[in-house]
Amino acid sequence: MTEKDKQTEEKIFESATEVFIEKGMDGARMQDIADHAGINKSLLHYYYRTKDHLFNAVFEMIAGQMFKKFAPVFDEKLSLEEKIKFFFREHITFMQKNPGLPAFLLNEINRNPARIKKLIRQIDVNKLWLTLEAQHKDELKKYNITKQTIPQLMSTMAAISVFPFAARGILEGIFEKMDINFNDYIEERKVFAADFVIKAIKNDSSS
Amino acid sequence: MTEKDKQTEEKIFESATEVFIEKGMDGARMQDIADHAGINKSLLHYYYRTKDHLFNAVFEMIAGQMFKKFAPVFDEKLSLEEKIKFFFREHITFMQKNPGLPAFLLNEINRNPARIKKLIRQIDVNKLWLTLEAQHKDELKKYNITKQTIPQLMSTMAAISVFPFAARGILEGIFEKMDINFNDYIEERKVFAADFVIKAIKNDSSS
DNA sequence: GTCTATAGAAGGATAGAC
DNA sequence: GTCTATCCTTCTATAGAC
Repeated sequence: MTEKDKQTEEKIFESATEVFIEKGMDGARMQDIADHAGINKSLLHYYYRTKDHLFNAVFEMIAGQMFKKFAPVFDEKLSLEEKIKFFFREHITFMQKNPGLPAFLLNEINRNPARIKKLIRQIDVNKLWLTLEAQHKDELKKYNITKQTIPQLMSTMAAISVFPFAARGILEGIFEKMDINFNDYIEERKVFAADFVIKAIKNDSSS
Repeated sequence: MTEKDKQTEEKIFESATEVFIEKGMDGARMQDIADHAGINKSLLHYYYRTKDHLFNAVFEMIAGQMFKKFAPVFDEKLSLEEKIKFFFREHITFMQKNPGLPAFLLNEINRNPARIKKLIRQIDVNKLWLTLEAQHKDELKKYNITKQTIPQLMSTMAAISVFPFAARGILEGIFEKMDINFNDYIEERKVFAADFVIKAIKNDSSS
């Protein structure tokens, strides 16, 4: 009984996740989700009451997964350069396995910014900076990285990592004529991205 | 008569552009567009037959505008470094004036990749590379930029430029607690981005 | 060209039987 | 917990008057 409940609820959640990622909140149909889960439409409402409830559950799960991937950067006992390499390798590999997430998140966030801000408020940004500073005091000084330059640097790293997946359609269109395979490009990017950022910050110290 | 036609058709197109950017194809309602244009819903169908036609017209215009901003990079008689500075300054300034475009485009492209691929096929990517090579042969060699590394480099530049606008909701959420203003961050980024890329490619030559 | 009225279909949500 | 049947609203699209 409770076992079967769990199965159905999970099946609904998984189906909803797939459909919402593919079609977005506005484009997704409750019928699609029910069909995908192989159950009746009414059951969706039985478990999640409204489409909005169901969507929110899915959205929070996905946003959480995405942000969790940033956490190790503040934990791992690695040098700053190693952390940059670690970040790109892990984050890009994660998106490789979930290529629909970036575009889904960016779109839904834009459609309803309040939703993500609620989640972000739970993060203690200041504490993260203090952690980073404590762990890498010398390196940060060496590379001329300060609390003031962190936003530009971090958003640049996120951009380099996330953008190819968000703009996949454009890139594939361009790569078509150059005989470049998107997957090869992504594989290459794990190393390229880290090298690029490290070269940029290294050079900063000599300026 | 023909004057009034033009006025109405233009008013519809402009209203559709605004509404589609804000709500997306799936979220936009023909009624919203009609209200926004101060006309009757039937007129939308009179001029554009279906919602799909209207959307396509808007989409192609916006995609065209966005890509046009890349063109000067291949025309202007500037050094490679100056071109990089020029690109970021111009592209970011354009998005500053049209902050909704990046998210709109990325989303709709993802929702229907075929739409953008049709437009991209009209671009002669190979010719662009030859132009660049002819104009900057020495600099490309000096910076170790080849036809093979161009995709990673160009997509990185696009990423750095576009991502902040596509992820605006997230960034604003984070910046909230750091007392950073999004507009200040963007203004700063015009220079930061160019410096960052130039430092990265400069350092490459010494490796 | 522009409007009113309405067709026709689709979608979210609920009632009620089992 | 799960299904069928159905309500009610919303939305695109068209017919037809002016």
